[in-house]
Amino acid sequence: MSKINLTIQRKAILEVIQQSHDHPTAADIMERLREEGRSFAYGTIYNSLRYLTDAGMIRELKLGETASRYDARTDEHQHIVCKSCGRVEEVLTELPAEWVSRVAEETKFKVLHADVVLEGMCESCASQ
Amino acid sequence: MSKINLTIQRKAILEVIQQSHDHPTAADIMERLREEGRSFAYGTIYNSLRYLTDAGMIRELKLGETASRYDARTDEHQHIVCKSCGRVEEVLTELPAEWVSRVAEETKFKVLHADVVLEGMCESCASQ
DNA sequence: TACAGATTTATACTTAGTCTAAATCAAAAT
DNA sequence: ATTTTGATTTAGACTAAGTATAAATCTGTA
Repeated sequence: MSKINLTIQRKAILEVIQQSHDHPTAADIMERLREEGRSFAYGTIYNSLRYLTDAGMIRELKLGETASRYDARTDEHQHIVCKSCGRVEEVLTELPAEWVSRVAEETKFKVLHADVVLEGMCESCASQ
Repeated sequence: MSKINLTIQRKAILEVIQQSHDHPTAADIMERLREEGRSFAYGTIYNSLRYLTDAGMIRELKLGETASRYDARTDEHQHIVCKSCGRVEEVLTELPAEWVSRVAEETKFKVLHADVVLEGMCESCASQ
């Protein structure tokens, strides 16, 4: 029954993520807030990111880098990373359900969820 | 032309990984070596893991946990993690090439590689 | 207005890993 | 057999990302 409690800090952090299209890290978010003149305590950033993630308002992305990134798109989708410039983009083409069910058969797991990180070269890097 | 230089330390670390079937972390490997009475400097473990990874003798797995794991299987395959007990298993069912090429079309990336981490419940956890 | 619970803040701490400089080792050159 | 050279190991300092804690502050209800 817990209703959502969007404090000023949480709202500000959510807005930064919604306005960013590069999947910012916690450090990126802190920096952008500081630039806008509204900086919060270090721990508040992490607390809020967890709160927003748990509330389903953002998604935490673990793409194999050292820091987590955050994404305002919460619908089912995957990500692709450019090895050359580091750019992260959304992948909306859906993973075939048929493949997932074959994995379930192979492993005898009940599969809840699949996270795919593709690596490659983006168009602008490739053209150089 | 650099030939492979397997020092005593590197060989010991490689052996631990080859004999483990749970995808150990650096800390796990250190512990297992200590149990066998052959413990090396902290930094040597990390150095050697990087060396063996670069030499293609092991694979580093980033499964979204805090620490990397290491796998003696270097052939193309994916992983599935049990949310309940943490067990990590291999997934040999191949990702459809057709899906990957549709992603390449969608994103205009040249795709080099796809890493899938599935999450679910393993057979023994599910039966409880 | 006062209290209770939740949130923020500042700061200490933890974990996983990198960096550095000195010591050691191993193989080639003398 | 000894020296030199380059690679590796070691110990320990350092870094990055995130967690934990306790005091201060805020918010909303009695």
